[in-house]
Amino acid sequence: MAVDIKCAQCPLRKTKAFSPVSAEELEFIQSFKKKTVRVAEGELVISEGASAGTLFTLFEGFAFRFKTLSNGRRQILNFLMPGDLVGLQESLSSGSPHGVEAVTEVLLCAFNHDKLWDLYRAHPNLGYDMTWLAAQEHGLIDENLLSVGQRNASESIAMLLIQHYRRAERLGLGRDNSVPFPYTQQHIADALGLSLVHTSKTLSRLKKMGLQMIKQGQLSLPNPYALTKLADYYDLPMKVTPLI
Amino acid sequence: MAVDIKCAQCPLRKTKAFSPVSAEELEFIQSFKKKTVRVAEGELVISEGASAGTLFTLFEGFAFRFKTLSNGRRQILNFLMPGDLVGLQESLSSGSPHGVEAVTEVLLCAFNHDKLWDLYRAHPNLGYDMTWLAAQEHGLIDENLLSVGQRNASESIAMLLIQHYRRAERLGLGRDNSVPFPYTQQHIADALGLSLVHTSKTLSRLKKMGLQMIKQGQLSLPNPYALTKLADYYDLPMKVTPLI
DNA sequence: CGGTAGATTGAGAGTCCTCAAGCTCTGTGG
DNA sequence: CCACAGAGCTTGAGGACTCTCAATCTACCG
Repeated sequence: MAVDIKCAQCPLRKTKAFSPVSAEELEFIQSFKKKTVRVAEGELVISEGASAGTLFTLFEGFAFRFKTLSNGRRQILNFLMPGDLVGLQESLSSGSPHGVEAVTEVLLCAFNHDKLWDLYRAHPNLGYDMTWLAAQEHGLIDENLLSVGQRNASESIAMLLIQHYRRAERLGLGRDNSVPFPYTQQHIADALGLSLVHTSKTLSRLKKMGLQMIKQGQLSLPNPYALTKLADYYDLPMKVTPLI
Repeated sequence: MAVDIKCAQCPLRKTKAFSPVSAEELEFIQSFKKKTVRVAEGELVISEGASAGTLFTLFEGFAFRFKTLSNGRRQILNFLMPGDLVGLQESLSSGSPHGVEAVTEVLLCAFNHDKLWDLYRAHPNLGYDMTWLAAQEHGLIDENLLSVGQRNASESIAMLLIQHYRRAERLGLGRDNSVPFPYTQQHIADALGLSLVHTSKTLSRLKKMGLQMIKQGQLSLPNPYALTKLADYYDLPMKVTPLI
């Protein structure tokens, strides 16, 4: 269990994927942190409509945000990876407009909602970072909306795979030209507004074309260039991100 | 021209739609404001890929954020109304990941990018508000993504109309059970990932069903209850929002 | 060795798309 | 004052992408 790790020894911070913080800020973050929470694979971190908002940072594992319609159809809004803030919207408004579900077993740092205010007051930098993180997720959803609205099945799946690969690799999760890929085809379908059947068929077409390989929960992209061309996706290299 | 209006006399603030600020905060906001910018109908406020980010608040008129694929297909990410922050993402990252276009003639309050930092440092409340506003737009896009991914044409158009009506009414723009609706069918189509033709056919079906009336740039919803049922949309009443 | 979650494959149906022609309304200029 | 042009909307027809239904297959687990 990594439950008792202190923020000063946080392994996430050591990955160089995140921007450095001062000693005082680190100390504040430690005091801001209430506890570590474990959520089992497939369980809810936050349920839709939950009233009391808790703010988390995803520490380990994979999760996603989603919304459900009353006919049961579910839209995955975006996938969450270590370092991502969870529950910011709930903390600000009242009532959670969306749910969060763990894909794998997940560890989260839960924060003292009461001290959120202190964060802005005592550490403007961290307040700024908070906005930064919100804007970053914002950008991810924009990209998803573009996919779902304007790309066809192959294109949007290509996009999803590239984006996942980039984000996971940035966190240092890459091994032998592959990254962990814990999602089922149903997850992909729900994220892109496709049916499971069509997702399956499209994935195997991409596989035959030599554009993707998913095996034993690992994703590799044998021809990233062709994939980016298919998805019509050209983004800048990823920058360091704040971590709270 | 409303160009010279002082923040203290800001007519937007008088609408009761926004949360009150202290005298010092108001003073800061005034000093934060660089100038008023006018953008003509159909012109760009921010172009895709623009490098230098300017932060605005939309003061008057209607606009939208969008992304374009190289094949020319365009996705409208969300519509912007008075009080909305424009360009936050650009201000934080470098390079604009999306464009912003004016639907009607538009007036914006342009801010001193240099003082953004001061805002967080000197006025934590406003920093908090900044995050709040980012999270609020976030919620809007979530809802759009749900529409585009999981709702069919009638449902997502219903959703769009309800949402527009609610937002416009909240700003005090309602008259005789109708609100301004400056969008063309092409805008609706681009926002929902539909073709113009299908949008037209679906809109006239909704009209025949007595669910919507758009005439001379005004939208009225004769049967809001049926429309919310169609869209499967049940939201809480809108709360006061920060205004910067 | 069943039982279950996830993936695959085939077939038919439906929503939505593209192409194309025509309509309405508004503003402009001869 | 009226014809013309352009933007936006409407309508019809055929086709494509994606969906639902359904059966089968594989892998993993108790």
